[in-house]
Amino acid sequence: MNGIGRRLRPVAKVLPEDGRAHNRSLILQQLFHAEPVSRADLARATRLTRVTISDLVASLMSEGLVAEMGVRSEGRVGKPATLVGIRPDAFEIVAVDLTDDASMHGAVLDVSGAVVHRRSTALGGRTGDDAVDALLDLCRELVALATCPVLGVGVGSPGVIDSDGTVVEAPNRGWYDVPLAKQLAAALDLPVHVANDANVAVLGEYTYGGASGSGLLVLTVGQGVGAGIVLDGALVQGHGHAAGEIGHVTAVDERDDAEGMPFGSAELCACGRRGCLETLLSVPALRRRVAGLDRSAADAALAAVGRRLGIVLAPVASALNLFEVVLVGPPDLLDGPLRDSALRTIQERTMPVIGSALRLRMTALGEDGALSGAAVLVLSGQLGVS
Amino acid sequence: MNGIGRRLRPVAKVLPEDGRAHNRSLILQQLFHAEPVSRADLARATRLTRVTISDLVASLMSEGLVAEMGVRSEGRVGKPATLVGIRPDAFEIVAVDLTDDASMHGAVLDVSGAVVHRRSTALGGRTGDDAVDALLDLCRELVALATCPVLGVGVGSPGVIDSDGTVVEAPNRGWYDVPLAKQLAAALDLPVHVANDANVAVLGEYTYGGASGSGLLVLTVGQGVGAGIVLDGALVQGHGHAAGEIGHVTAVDERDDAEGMPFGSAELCACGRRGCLETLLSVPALRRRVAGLDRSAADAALAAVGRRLGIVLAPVASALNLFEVVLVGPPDLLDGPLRDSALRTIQERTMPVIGSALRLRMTALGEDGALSGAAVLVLSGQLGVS
DNA sequence: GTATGTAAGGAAGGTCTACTAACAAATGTG
DNA sequence: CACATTTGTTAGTAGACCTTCCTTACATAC
Repeated sequence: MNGIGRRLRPVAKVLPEDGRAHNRSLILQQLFHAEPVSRADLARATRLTRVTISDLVASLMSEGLVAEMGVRSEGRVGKPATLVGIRPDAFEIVAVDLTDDASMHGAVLDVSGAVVHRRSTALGGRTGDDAVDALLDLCRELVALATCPVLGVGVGSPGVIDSDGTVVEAPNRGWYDVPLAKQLAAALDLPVHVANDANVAVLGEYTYGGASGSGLLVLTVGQGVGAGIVLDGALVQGHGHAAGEIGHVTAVDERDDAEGMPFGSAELCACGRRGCLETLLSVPALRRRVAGLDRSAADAALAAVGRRLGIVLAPVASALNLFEVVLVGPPDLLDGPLRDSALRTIQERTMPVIGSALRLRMTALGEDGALSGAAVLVLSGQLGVS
Repeated sequence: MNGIGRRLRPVAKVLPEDGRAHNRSLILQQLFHAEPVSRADLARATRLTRVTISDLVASLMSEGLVAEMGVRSEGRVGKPATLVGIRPDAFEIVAVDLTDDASMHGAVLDVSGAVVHRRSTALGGRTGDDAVDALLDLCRELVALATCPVLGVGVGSPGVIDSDGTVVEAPNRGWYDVPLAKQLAAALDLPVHVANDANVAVLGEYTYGGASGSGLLVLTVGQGVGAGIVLDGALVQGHGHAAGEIGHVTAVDERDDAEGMPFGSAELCACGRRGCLETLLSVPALRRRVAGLDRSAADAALAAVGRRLGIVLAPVASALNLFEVVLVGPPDLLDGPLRDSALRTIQERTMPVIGSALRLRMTALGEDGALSGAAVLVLSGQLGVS
């Protein structure tokens, strides 16, 4: 059992320098999650020797990423440890969230993932190249705001996006086969990482949301519904980079209509089909559904949607043995009868090993989840840290 | 983009020798799938230099795994290439399939994955330690039959099995927290790999079934129903090593009963709940359902089960952007109206990017799929080949 | 037949990576 | 105060892959 990620079919050669890069990431990973730590601690944690750790730390220090941060105060026997950590002013990260159809939300984040500056731009109906230009302007503005070197730019966008950051299709922005990461990187002269907004959300949750292990699904509920999945420590890409596109699974059958379900009917969806999950669970759909209802009627309507969600998620939770499902969206709609009902439904419809272990909670990251996730995209891409 | 499997959080150190082991696997992988190949071809394929390839091939030859297999005949300019390949008599593999409740099926397979010898043992109701002893005897018998060195022993067993080959729980065998791989390895003095039978099946399909890419789900239909999933080149383990346990997802609601569906009712399942997929789709359930029906009625019944299967699989196919779903089980039941209906249902219930690209077919491996998969377990564990 | 170009494979030497062994520095403990 | 303990460094070693150069063996053009 070596340290190289176990793949069924090894894909590319590994040079000693790749190993070193990996070990470097290992150190950064430690420092990223547990700040004040000595070289000897790192050696114990990584099982590399102290000599190798010193060497790697020295190169990280010469790059300006890491610095010595004083001496350990606790009185223990032996020579006192000199602590090292990631420099708080080593870099900043520019992150942009394109989930919203009306405007683009950007931010500058510091090393710890906290938002330092915010800027937004109204999209004003711009699509295609115009939207790219607007995004580029926003990025330039944010880069200019940074007071430390910018590690990179992370973008979360709706649509199908491949691993190179090319937007295969994002109908709402009018992007088809747009090499967005490449274009932005060339224009900004910075590393740029682009990924699907739901995938970005799951990255943020995985890194900053206190997710304790693998088997995490994040469901983002906004204009549409999307999902991102982390399994066995890796983001699920899918065969056509479309993993997580769960908004257009049928969740209401024609038949359900006749049963007097509390749904109007299997509603027509923007995608042209009927009864998609998105016709129930998107924020506009939910608002429409509860509009004008009194509290208990609204709760019942939300619980009914939760049940439909649970029915859709139960097979996924079973097949993947998920540990945790996290909801991102308006708490007033999601965090109540809808969530309770969804969890209950999943538990009813899966075997106990799956369902009873499963947790279903709201995101711990609030509004900035997408921005944090876009930052993780950069951290993970540039430093191998998450 | 280095060759080390991209994980979000790097886990263990990588030494130069780990890189070499990885590159060694890379060569074996090439030889495994495209037999007669020159060192120069390997260099081009792996992007390692010819020097390094020669060095690695030399050590593989000294281990007896690889041998020179003559000279390339096709007339091309330049010095003729000396071909190298995996020695057909380099090793054999012992594989055991424990899916069947009545008896254990074992085999000796050669390098190419073909069955050379077969042996079975009736289980005769033995469980717990007795079942382990019977398995051990079968393994000993098979090892004795091998005429080449035995690379290792692979076992596919029902139940929840962790990555060390410890059976967490396998109720049908009476195994709870049995370190099966460890016990067998100690008794046989050979490398032993144990995994869930559905996971073994997906490995077999991935390697020998002509699966062209990632995003593969194999559904095994026998006494029970299970699934194994390969995503992005890796087997999905799940948070509690229970990924693929899809047999006990609810597939029939109480309500469906009242609708005059062609199902008796949400039947009671062995797991104590009602309406599990297994109560529809297991071989006994299917046989019971079609017993005594004429052709068109039987077809309708099978199509109805297929529809229910499609409803369960649609969310999974969407969430994971699956490329292919493969059915393992009796073709007379599965490969007809059931399969057609399931595929149609999935396509109806997912967006076109997902559904229209998805393929749903029967396994290409027939009866020996599980044995081939157990062999892949050994190949992948010992040589990094699949 | 001879010269030329191309490709395969091997040998020599260099760089990089991480290891082991040994040591100096700084502290707590008996 | 002597000694054990822990930290971090220095020096030397083994391994892994690279670049460069060489020989061998063939096809093709003249």
